[in-house]
Amino acid sequence: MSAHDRPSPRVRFAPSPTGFLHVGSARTFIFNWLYARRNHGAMILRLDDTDVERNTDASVQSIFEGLRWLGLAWDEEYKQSERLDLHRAAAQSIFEKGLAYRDFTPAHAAEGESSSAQGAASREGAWLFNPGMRDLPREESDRRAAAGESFALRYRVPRHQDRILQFNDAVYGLQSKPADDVEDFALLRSDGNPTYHLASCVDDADLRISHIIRGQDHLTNTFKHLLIFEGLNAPAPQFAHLPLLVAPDGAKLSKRKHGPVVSVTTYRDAGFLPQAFLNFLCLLGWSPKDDREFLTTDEITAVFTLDNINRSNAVINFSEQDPFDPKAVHLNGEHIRALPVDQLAAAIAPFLAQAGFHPTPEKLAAVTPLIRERIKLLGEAPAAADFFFLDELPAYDPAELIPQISKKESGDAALALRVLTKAREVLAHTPFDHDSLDAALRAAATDLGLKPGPMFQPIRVAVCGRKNAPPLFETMTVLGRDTCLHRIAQAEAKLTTL
RNA sequence: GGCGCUAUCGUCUAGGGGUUAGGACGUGAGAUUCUCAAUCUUAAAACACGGGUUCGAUUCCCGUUAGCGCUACCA
Repeated sequence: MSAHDRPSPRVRFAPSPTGFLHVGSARTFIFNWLYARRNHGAMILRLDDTDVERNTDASVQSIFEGLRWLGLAWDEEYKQSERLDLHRAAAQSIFEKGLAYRDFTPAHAAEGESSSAQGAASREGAWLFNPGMRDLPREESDRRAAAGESFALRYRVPRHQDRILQFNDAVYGLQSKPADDVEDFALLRSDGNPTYHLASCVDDADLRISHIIRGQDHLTNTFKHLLIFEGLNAPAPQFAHLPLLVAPDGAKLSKRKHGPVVSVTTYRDAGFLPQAFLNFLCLLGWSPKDDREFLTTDEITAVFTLDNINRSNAVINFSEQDPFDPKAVHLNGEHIRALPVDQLAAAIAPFLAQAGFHPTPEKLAAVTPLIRERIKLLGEAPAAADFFFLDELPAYDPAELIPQISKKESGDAALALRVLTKAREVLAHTPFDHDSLDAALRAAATDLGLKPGPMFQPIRVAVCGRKNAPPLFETMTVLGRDTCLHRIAQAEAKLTTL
């Protein structure tokens, strides 16, 4: 098959701006983007903003903010609300073909009455349509419309028993359903505005979307969409439905129920790298089928196919204690370690700034390699590196300075003091580079009859203010002699008052 | 209620008529090490249930159950 037989695909991401950018939406966007890139097609962003009641500007901003952070560009952009004329014209055309009818039943009034009123004659399928309205003669319909009576426009779903609707979903396979099981859904609301189904299909047809890749919650709706495309005389695109992302309780993610963890910006603000977040999201419902899990965006693009997508919902694992899926955090740690130091430094800088630290580029470049293996989220950087930037160490328990000599034997304050005093003497004239410090301090330990461990612990606590920190010699090198000597002297003072 | 989709370790997944059912995260143990981390080794941990088909089903078919989705003049 030549390139001419296969026009390049056009895919779209069509969020409705009724909230922030949701992780599930982000994944849908990513899968569309991957498909477009993989197949050299076009990625289209369309804001499906037909629900005037619920749309907000803040939401539009949040969506753009989230997508910008992901760093995946799109090629074309549209706003559904600017295409209303097209939708209404399409509705008119479907109506003229006799494929739709006016339903004058007042909105929200149709609720309970049909079931009891119709009796046995209507089968139990009264929900399918409103028989009185579906069969209303055209003249009467026109007269009532002309008189200003408001109506919704409904699709006249074919009712011959043998009419089967079907399509081949790229993920779920052949889907088919008797048209008889599809209700006469609305195309136009009584205020004249298009419904989601109409607007979406009209735009998909007009924008010549070739592949609709979207959440599985639309799988059943697709039968309606097939009917609309048919009414539009447009070929139906290829469909690919994605398994849903759900919360640990199995329910679909909602802000009200699950809080800010469903928003993309929460991940950004906690210090996820966009490529790590993307890596994680792709692994939910898709797999490269080999045992790789750490993948760059390019690597994913290279092997991404629709038929490697699963059919069952994926749980995104989080809790109050652990707001992020442990696997997402782990992958982020891997991506952090994979990043060149200068890029990591640049990524960390804003998080340090937020904590009030504004190191020089040189110092930042020196500190970054010391913490890169110790953080899994960029947001952990300030806490991991504070002592590099603080003039005065935060208060710590002087007891921390007392070294553990062996598993069961603990030293005392006198020992700690001897260590620190010795260290201060040695450090006063040792060159501040890794190897010199290493040699000098180990020799000092031998002098005191100590193993390296018990020797280094008091120094580490004195210099960093805590027991757990990056390797000692590198740390001291970055801190410099003056700071180290000063902090050791302070520690000695703490010990004498103990 | 109707219609539809789904079902492998706690979670994400690979696999597929005959396998020690593989990997990853997390958890436990160990190694390494100046602490922590990183790294390496290792352990525990799964085919929802019931019927078929078959010499043989976790795998194919049917049913049950469970979960989810749709069933709006929301998207």
